[in-house]
Amino acid sequence: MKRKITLKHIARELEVSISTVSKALKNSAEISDDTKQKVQAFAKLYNYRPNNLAISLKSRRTNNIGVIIPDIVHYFFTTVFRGIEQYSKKHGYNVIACVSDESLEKEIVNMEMLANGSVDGFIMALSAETQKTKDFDHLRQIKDLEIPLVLFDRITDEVECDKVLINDKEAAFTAVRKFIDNGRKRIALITTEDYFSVSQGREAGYRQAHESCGLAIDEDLILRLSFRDLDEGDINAFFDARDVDAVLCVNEIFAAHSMNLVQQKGVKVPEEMEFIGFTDGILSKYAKPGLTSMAQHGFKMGEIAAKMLIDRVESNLGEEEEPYRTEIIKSTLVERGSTLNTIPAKLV
Amino acid sequence: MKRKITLKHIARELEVSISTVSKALKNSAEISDDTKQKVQAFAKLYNYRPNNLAISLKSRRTNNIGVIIPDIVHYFFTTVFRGIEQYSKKHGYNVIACVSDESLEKEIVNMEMLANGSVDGFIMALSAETQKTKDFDHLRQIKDLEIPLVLFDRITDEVECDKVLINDKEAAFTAVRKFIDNGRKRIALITTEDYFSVSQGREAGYRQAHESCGLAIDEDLILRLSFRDLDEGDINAFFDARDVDAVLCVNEIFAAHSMNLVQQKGVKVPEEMEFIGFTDGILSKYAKPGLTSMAQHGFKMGEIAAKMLIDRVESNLGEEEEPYRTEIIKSTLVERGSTLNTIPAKLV
DNA sequence: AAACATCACGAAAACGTTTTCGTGTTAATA
DNA sequence: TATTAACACGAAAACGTTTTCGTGATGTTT
Repeated sequence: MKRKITLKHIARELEVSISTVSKALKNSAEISDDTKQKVQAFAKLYNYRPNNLAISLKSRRTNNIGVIIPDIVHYFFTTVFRGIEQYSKKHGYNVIACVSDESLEKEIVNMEMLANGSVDGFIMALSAETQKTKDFDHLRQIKDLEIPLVLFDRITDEVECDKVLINDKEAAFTAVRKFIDNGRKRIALITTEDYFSVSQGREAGYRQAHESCGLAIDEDLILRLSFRDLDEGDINAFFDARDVDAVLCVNEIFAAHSMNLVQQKGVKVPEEMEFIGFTDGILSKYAKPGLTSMAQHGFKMGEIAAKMLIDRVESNLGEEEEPYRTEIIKSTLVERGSTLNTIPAKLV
Repeated sequence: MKRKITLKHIARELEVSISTVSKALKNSAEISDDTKQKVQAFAKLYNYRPNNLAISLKSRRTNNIGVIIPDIVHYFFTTVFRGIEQYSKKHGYNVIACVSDESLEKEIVNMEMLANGSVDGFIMALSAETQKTKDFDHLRQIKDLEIPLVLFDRITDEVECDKVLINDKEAAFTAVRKFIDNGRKRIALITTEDYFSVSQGREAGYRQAHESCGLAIDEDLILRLSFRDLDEGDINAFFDARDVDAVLCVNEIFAAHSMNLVQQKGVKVPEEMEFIGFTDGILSKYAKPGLTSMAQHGFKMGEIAAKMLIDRVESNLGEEEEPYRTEIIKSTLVERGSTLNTIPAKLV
């Protein structure tokens, strides 16, 4: 890499001091118009740009945000990331993106790499392993260093910080109520292992909806799949052995996949079996039939998370600490062809 | 943010000099075992971590890579990103991710933000606007600064640098030949506006496959869609007015979408019409029927791009410049239910 | 003419490292 | 005992900024 032009070069060339150059470029009143013009012209000519590292070192602010997500291939995380990136960029911050790959260790390594001056704060969704083992020491360390932290979606109550999530419980409630309103009685839930905070919330909503209608819950209708490799056999076996007339899935992959499998067996969707997924992503849109879905509004979630973090970073300079906040984004029902009595005209 | 512990603190506390502390922590032979032990123990106790910014400023190396992609919501870019991130992390680099949103201006702004010391090099795929306007000044500026640059997928011949792409032409050729081998004669091509480098390559392959079989090309069978908003009307009108028995699409969204639309009209896939898409992503996997696809191996592409960049960054210190390289990743055909004579047993 | 302001600029410290070079102390050699 | 080598460490410069404070040269007021 070529050596970039610095204040020192300009100073030497123009036979003034470094301080003068620095001030002239900032239009300081201390410097005469004459000198300012000369310096600015020279700087422009040689396309001078201040070195970010030096500024950061001096100011103890990097204008970088660390984002750690379990997985970037999934639509939901991607959209959140997009929201974070856009809001951050608009406010002069760059985003350093790390993927924890659902591993606690990678989460820790990533945090440590960034926590030593590379970043002004973190936005993250916890990895599966972190949620499973409930090991939050690394988060506490970040807090001890007084580095701002925002958790989204996959959160924990054991760490105090700003948080953004959707109303998982209510969303699942809404979905199941829709099934019940449509006359369904044998409603399956396809979910993950139960240590995920979101799955817990959604399962709670599933149960509450049943209770609110006096419908008994058949525990046998709850299928827990590994998030890593969803095995077709498991799903097929589940449906073969049970009488099911509606299915709520905690993500769109489970939904699209199981919907495909039952259709392959000749089950008619939505007439004989209705489906609702979570995450109104690209799969839901292009599934056949279109998948009714609880939209998570990832983009907005990302924007809000970024706003919370940046506000925190910038207020940190100022007055006393503000209390931590938890923002809830309302999930909304997007109706498509996998449920009945929905869009009257054409089923997308 | 709390003030982190520094060499100076340790030095003061232990009544030695900063240099001694620095050397002791690096296990320098200059320092007595006694002092080393003391310093290291103290550093460990107070959890000392060197400040990345200071090191970067000194060494003129950030260990950050700037990645600029047009869009992160699309499966292909996401996978490439994943490959970049994983390889980089493994080699001690962090990734700063920027989304150009298909806009030339955002591409420029992002580059300029990062080019002033935030990053050791860039990996990017050109935005739509950049490919359209052929304005590459920002890339040349980066080259002038001698900041390494790797282009992938969406490239240009007008800038010399390392590049990674798939064999677009051959891939399309393969796909179309498969149609022809299956007895298809009216093969449509659904592509984008023609300024995309990848679409150009794929169209060339489409044409060449026809020629190689003495099949005339009906220009009327080529549909060019805007990449921004794909209008159902356009697609429906296209199929209504034409006799088509096979469709090659330059991406999986076009493929999934048009396949859904023709099926809605009662066309049987694959019997009456076969489909092949590009990007073997999640949509291809869960479409109904499963979408036969030219896999782009994004993850591998990302890994290679990262390797090329890091090699360049690290060799930059050393001897004379190596010549620029262009790596071609072979696309492979993944057969599913949207084409005939494929997987004999069960059609996924 | 003396006292004071204002102006325009420079010196230097600071941010937190790394690294080169010098130096005082001790031990080994002649 | 005088010379040298090895050892263990410190001073200081450097990376590229920002910012405080000091100061000499003018211009303005009594």
